[in-house]
Amino acid sequence: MLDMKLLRDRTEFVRERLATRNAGDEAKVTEILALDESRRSALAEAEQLKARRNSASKEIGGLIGQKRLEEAEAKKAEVRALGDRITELDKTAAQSEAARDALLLMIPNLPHASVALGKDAEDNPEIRVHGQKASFDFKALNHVELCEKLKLIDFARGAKLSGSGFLLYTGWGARLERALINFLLDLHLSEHGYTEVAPPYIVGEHCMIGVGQFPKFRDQAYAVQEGLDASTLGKLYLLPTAEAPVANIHREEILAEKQLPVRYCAYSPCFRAEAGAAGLGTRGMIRVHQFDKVELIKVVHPDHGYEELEKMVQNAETVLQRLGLHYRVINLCTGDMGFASAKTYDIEVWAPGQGTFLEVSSCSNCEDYQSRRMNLRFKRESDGQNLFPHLLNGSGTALARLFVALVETHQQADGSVRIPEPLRPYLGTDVIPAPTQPA
RNA sequence: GGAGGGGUGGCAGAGUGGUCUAAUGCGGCGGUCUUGAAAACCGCUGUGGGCUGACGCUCACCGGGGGUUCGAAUCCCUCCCCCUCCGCCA
Repeated sequence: MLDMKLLRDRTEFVRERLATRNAGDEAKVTEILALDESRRSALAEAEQLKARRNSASKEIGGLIGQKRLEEAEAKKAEVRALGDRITELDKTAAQSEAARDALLLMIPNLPHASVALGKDAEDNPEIRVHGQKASFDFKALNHVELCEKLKLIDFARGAKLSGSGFLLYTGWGARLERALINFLLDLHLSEHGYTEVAPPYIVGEHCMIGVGQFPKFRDQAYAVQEGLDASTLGKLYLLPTAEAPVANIHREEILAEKQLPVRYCAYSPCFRAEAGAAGLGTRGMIRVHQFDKVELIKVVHPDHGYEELEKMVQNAETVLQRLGLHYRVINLCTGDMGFASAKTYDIEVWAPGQGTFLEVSSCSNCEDYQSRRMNLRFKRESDGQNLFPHLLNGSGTALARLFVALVETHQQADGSVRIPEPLRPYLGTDVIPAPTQPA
């Protein structure tokens, strides 16, 4: 969430920055400030009264000690009235604070000054391109055709098991998925300096609030219920991304400055309800309810947030380079950026069979927006101050779409799929063989 | 699922209604002593909020929330978490 002090001291700046998102959030600022003012005035009065009550109570204790009971009783009656007023003021302050915070949680992060102004994805500037579109001297297939011919994925039975949007990987397909996961993890651990973590796949609501998924995007999550106990529904959720648990690892902690930067890498499946999303219900792997992802998370000193973001994007790009894939990096404009992010790079990989670029990674610096929400701080060594670190997250990368780009790009005239050299040790083959008999 | 025990500062651990401004120990930081170090001794050592130009003043926090009381770490209610044993189980 945003810093309340910033909202008070630089109100116009906050309004202007919010307005660049074109989401109308700047309109809520006035109400937040009013609630904050109400909170503070009630608090100031309540605390004065509490100070008086505290000293009076001490006197009462003294009087009782000296057996001056009548005086003590008189004093008690006097202080009792204070208590009622304090209760009232405390209530006002608490209500104002709760209302203020509820609004504050719905306000997105401020876009960084370097982010291009824009309305939607049309306005996202392209930062760089790597490689070029694959060309084929035979009739290239799309991933659905390839997966069916090579029996990598059984779309029909996936749907039979869990409905549309769920995949059943089979044979070489299942092995390829597993090989990719291991390849990605090993790459980031051994070459990019991340520490592997394996988080729970079901997380508490507070984790979802911490990273900014909730309260705004509650409708996109799968809620879990324990057995038949309906009262447990809404306490735990299937994770939409490993960011939810991993970014929260140090929530409510005060880290030592020398512990920074913290770099975590985690594999997890990701579950997304995708309520109302376009493209779901069609066959294929582009948009599904469950997909695998290797996620990168960093907790860094605010001075290094943006250089660490650049490194993170490069870490994700390395994946695509090693796999011989064509991609481009774009910078999300103010209107297209995610809720918690101050600056986001998307990496889109070329999928020849689709004839489009597919988003396989999104790397964001959320600055102190999430660390405020989860009250994660570090102690600055020079003066002992507790500061909010920058929290970064990035896909390194998402797997289903990577799978698509991989098989579509490296398909061969004979119907087989050539495996890029770095992946071969993981898959145990140079090539996913063409079917021996026509499907 | 059943029974029991617990949650207090960085850690350990006292405190069961009023100098708790939380004992004591350990750790950490600073100092004295020393050529240096150790030991010893002395001092300091949590978080957040509000008010203030500032020195500073003040409020809250003993797992979370609520209550009783002039006054709560302490009593009551409720939720969460941890531990032990039993049952079931990959």
